[in-house]
Formats: sequence, structure tokens, C-alpha cells
Amino acid sequence: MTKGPGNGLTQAAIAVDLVIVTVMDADLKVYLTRRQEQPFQGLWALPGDFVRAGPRGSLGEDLTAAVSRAFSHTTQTRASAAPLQQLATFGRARRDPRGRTISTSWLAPLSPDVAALIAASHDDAQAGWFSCSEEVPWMRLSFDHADILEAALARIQQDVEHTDLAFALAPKVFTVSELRLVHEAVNGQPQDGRNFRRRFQRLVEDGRVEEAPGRRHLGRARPAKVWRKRTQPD
Amino acid sequence: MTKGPGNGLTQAAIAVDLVIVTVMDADLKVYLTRRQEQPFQGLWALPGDFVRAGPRGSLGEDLTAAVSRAFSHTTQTRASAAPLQQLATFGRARRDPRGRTISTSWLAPLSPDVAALIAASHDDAQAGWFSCSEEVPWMRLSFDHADILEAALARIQQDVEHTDLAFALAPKVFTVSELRLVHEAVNGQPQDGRNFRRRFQRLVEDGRVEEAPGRRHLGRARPAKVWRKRTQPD
DNA sequence: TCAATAGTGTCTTTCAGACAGTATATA
DNA sequence: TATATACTGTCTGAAAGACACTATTGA
Repeated sequence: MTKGPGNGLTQAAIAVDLVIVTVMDADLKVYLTRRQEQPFQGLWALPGDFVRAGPRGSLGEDLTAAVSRAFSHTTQTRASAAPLQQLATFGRARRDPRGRTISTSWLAPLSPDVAALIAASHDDAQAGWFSCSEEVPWMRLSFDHADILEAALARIQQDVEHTDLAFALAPKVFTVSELRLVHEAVNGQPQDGRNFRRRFQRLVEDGRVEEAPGRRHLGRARPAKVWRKRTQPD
Repeated sequence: MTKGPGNGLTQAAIAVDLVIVTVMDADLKVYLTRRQEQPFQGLWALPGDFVRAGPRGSLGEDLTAAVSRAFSHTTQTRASAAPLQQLATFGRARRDPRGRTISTSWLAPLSPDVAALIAASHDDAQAGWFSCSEEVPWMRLSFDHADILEAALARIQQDVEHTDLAFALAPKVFTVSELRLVHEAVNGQPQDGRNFRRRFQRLVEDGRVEEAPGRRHLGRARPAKVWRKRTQPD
């Protein structure tokens, strides 16, 4: 019992699956990739990978290291570009026809700036952003990824109201309207701009956001003040 | 690549760890067991077990099945006695000196009635209830169980305010004061009984709880109405 | 009678939702 | 000028926090 807990125990491969989301075109989008190999070859899937073994039978990498690596490989972006957050673990015995696997899913919220770079760098036939409300091919997802994605979306809707998740999905420097758009995209319904602005004011008073230099000029209307999340909330 | 995802991938044992909690003596308590074998022999640990392989190299049991089995084995109680809920997964490469393991932690909130039965049936030197605020031997916990327990307690404090968790920690049929005691034990500070009762009234009006027959007579004071959670919230 | 808990009610502040109006940019 | 968005307010009702009081039991 030195190499591993031995007999009668299931040895499984550890997978990490990424729910990479962003807000584009006023819509919550998730990044899916097409599977290049069996099983489910050609179907869409959440990007992910297996935890790797280290050199010559060492213990291998930490779970968090595998997630960061999978994220970087998928997006060609540093893992620091997204505040990776663990969601849940799926361990049905038959979830992978190849053998026993267990998958831990992680949320990777991206700002639209970063998401746009990723959109530009891949082959649209093999990877891409899918509208969660419209385009996700729920019936054509690999493994139990529909379950994973469904759970992730529920979590996102909760967190966007009660955590800093909205800031991760907004541009690093944003206007009030841009932050409101994040909320609207996530819960799929318009927010009253005036009431939202009042809630936003409280964030400012509480020191959670601060004004940034400059103004942003989006449509053909009055330029808006820009804000950023405060790193030190006092 | 038929039996399992083969080369370069870490094969790990899958552990499930239980955070069994209840409210006793106006305090949140967690059930710990003493480890009977190496590693960490003699130290306290969260109860748990490994996911088992099935007959002759089959895939083995589902994650949820392993949790139910571990719970039943630990408590000598049916898994239906607690609404088992997945918490998080811990996968540091070196979390288990025997070899690569990955552990998914589950919350098992128990009503004090069930908890009392368990307390009566074990050897106090080998297992027992520990006050989370006072008695948990944080420095003497096995593996990364201190991390797991810490995360679980934070989750409990969140959920008790926003989910049905408080009902799981209260007697199946309870008085308003007993439910208030659950909140007080979890967040460690007294609640105004009059304001709590108003919140409780809304639960009744919303059909989430209903009156139960009889009254409960606890101290040497006026008997209190008893209530139960409604199974069909309309 | 007293101590202890059960239960009802009031006052105030905070906050969310609905809605009106002014300001400043471009087309 | 028209229009779109930015920004400032008001009114109302729901709910939380602080606090006063009555009711019913056993000791």
C-alpha cells in the first residue's frame, strides 16, 4: 500500500472540464470544441483534459495545475486571464465509455476583450462560442457535458448576483451600462437602467469599484464614465 | 484506449469524504472518526471511503453510491437520513502519502434526533461529535481534512440562510425556537426571537412550512406550536 | 409569585421595483 | 432637429433590525 490504495478500489483517470463563458453580443456564450477522436468524435464538448502523470510514475500534477494547463492550451491565454473556480465533480461510473473517469468542472469567466482574441485564433469548424440560450447543441454534447453545462449555468445565474462574477465577465474597465449588460445576458431579461445604476452607486460607496480615468464613447450618444473593480476593498 | 485513457495520464483512487454535521447543545458539531490505520493512524479524520471497483474489473460504483455507502457504514443509518450534497473536490497531488488520490467532499446534515442515535452507538475514543467552534482538533486532522472542513463550514453558513439546510439540521418536527437555534448555532450569534418569528411567518405564508399536530413542551415554560417542512411547496 | 419561554406588535431604515425627467453626444 | 444613451430623481411597498409588550406554563 505504498504506491496507491490497492485492492478493491477503483483506479480512475481524473479529467478537468472547462466551462469557459463570456458575454458577447448581449448574450452569454460558452466555448465548445469539437472532439477530434473517439469517443464522441466530431461532437461538441466542453474543453478539458486529463490530469497528467509526472516523470516515471511520480504523482503527477495538482488538480489546479491541470486546469490551468487545459485552460491555457485551449485558449492560448495565460490562466491568469480568468479567475478559475471549481464547480462540481461528476463521477458516474459509465460517463466515459473508455473506462472509469471522474471529471471536475471549472468555471472560467472571460472578459469580452480576451474572448474576442480567442474567437479570432481558432478554426470555426473545430471550436467556437455558442449562445447558451440559443445555440448550444444540448443533444449533441459529448459525455455528460450537458449535465455539467446545465449545472454551471445555474451557478452562474446565482453568482452573478452575489459575487464578483459579473466583474470577471465585463471588460476590465467598464461603464455602468456594460456591467448591466452582463447581468442582462446572464439572466436573460432586461434590467431597469435607473435601478441598476442605484445598486451600482452602492458598490462605489462601499469601495468595491472606483472611477477610472477617461470616458467611453460607444454608440452615437453621450460618453459614459468608466469604472474598474477595486483590488483592495479597504 | 478501450480499457481506460492510457498513457501519460494519472490513475488515481477516488475518495469520498463526509462532513456530517448536526446541531447539539446549541452548537454546530461535526462527526470525526479516528484513523485505524496508516497513514495518520490515530489522528482524527472526516469519515470517508474509496470508490470501490465492481466484480472483476468492472467500472465500479457511481460516486453517489460510494457516498451513500460510506455514510451508511459510518452512521449505521440509511443514507436517506441525510440530504447528501456535494461540496468540493480536493486533488493536490501529495494529499495522500500512499499515492495519488482525489477526494470529493459531501455535506451530510443530520437532525438532532438521528445524531443522538449515532452518538449512542459508537466508542467515544474512536469516533464522536466535535464542536466546530471549540473542539475540532484542527492541527490534528488527517490529510487535507482541515481545508475540507473549513470550506464546508463556510458553505454551511451561506446555505443555512438561503436554502433548506436549516430544516435538515432541525428536528423533523420543530418549534420556531428550535429552528432559530439552528441558525444561532451555525453563525455563532444570537438572533432576535421576534424578528426571526416574523421571517418564519413568511415561510408559513409561502407554504414552505406547515403546522404539525400537537405541541412541544421543552423547559418549564409555555408549550410551543410545532411545525414541519412542507414536502410539496405548491 | 416568579422565572422562563411563547407569541404579538410597533417604529425605523434599507432596498428593490416602477416610473419621470434632464443632459449631452451623434446623425 | 431628432434620437440614443448617460445620468439624476421620486414614489411605493417589502423586508430587516431594534425594541415593548402580553400570554401561558412550571417551580
